[in-house]
Amino acid sequence: MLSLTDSEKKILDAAKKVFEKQGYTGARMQHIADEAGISKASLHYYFRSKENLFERIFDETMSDFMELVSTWSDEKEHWEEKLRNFIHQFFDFLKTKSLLFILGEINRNPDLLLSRRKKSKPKAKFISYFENLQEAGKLKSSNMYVVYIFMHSLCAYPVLNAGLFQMTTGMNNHDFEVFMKNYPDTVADLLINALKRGLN
Amino acid sequence: MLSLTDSEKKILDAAKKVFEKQGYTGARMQHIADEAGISKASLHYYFRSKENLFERIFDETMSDFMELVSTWSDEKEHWEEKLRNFIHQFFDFLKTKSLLFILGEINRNPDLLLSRRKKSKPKAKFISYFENLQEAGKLKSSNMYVVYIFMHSLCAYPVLNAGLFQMTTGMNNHDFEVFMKNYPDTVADLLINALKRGLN
DNA sequence: AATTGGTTTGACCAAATGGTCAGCAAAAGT
DNA sequence: ACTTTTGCTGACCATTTGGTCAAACCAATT
Repeated sequence: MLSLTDSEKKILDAAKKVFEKQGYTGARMQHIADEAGISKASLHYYFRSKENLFERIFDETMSDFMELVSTWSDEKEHWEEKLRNFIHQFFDFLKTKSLLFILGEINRNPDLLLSRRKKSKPKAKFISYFENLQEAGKLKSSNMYVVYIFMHSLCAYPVLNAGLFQMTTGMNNHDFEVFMKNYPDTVADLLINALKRGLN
Repeated sequence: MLSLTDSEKKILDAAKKVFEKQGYTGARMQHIADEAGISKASLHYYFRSKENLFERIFDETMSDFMELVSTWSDEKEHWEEKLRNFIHQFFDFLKTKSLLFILGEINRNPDLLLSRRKKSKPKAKFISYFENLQEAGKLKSSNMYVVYIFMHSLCAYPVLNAGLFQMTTGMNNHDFEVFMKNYPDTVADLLINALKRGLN
């Protein structure tokens, strides 16, 4: 766990901001340097290349995500509350946009995942958690792959396209904020209901 | 309704392909020319600039999308079948990726929508259709903005991240194809059920 | 055969972009 | 005080990229 200097943090924050908004190919090193308030040469002094900078952000984000996903291991809470809590945390994490950024890049270049594939498969924990409940008779029969994809879609897409949804629905800022604030619970309610009812 | 020459069609297809995969900034004119089997100079002969080429694709895709959305006007079918049919059509349209591409670009540059905003608001038709049913007492009370966003998310995100989902769930090609084939009905079932039950 | 109009391209250009480097400034040792 | 290490930058470089253009090509028309 190597600690970062202030300059490195400042640069990484700036880089995240620019990468997330412009994508990898759209991001400009000069723009990142400006955002961090340093020269382009300094930027290269700290992170040799654009690709290197990207890798740092990629690994950092992936690591944070894995940590979030790992919460599906401990079995203390009731599954309903566990799911609701996870959705809230997942939603907060998505709002930082960094996960959506790297998922977009993986989409363009799947090798990013294949080459760095850690042993951890994010789906395994979620799906096996609910499949276990199901086999124990505590849940109606459902295709847990569907539940997994539903949850991801319902959480990620509205964050990804928040601006677009606000425009196309014509909501004003206040209404939209209220909407987004309640949204995680709305998703949780739907999924809990679907799991109780059974889903295929 | 101006007809396109073979060359123009060939170029537009190639451009869509490259734009959809690489994004606007990532797409290279040379790459598009190669994909169309012509020289870069020829590409510029037909479509003066990269931006011009993008605008053509943008407008064409938006137009197709508006046509799809307009089906919420005629009131012949029962709402359940209407919704199910729409989801199937929407899903097929999404699979061409062109809509997802332009939505992504709008996300990066909202002016794209603001400047070309046609009077037609895509949300209006969907939402007012179901709000009318609701007021007529044929549906439990629901926040139709939620339903609208749920439908979009459930349809779009799995198409956008199909490759990623296949990898992270570890499904093989065959299983995944079957899954995707059944998926639109799964979404339809969920939304119909939610609408019957009421959703907030 | 010659002319005309549209089509195609290799060669080229200017600007943008990722990256390097010698050198300066400011701490940090000694 | 001096040397050394570290942080930082302006100027510069090589390559990429969108875009241009004169010349060649090719069918249809005269």
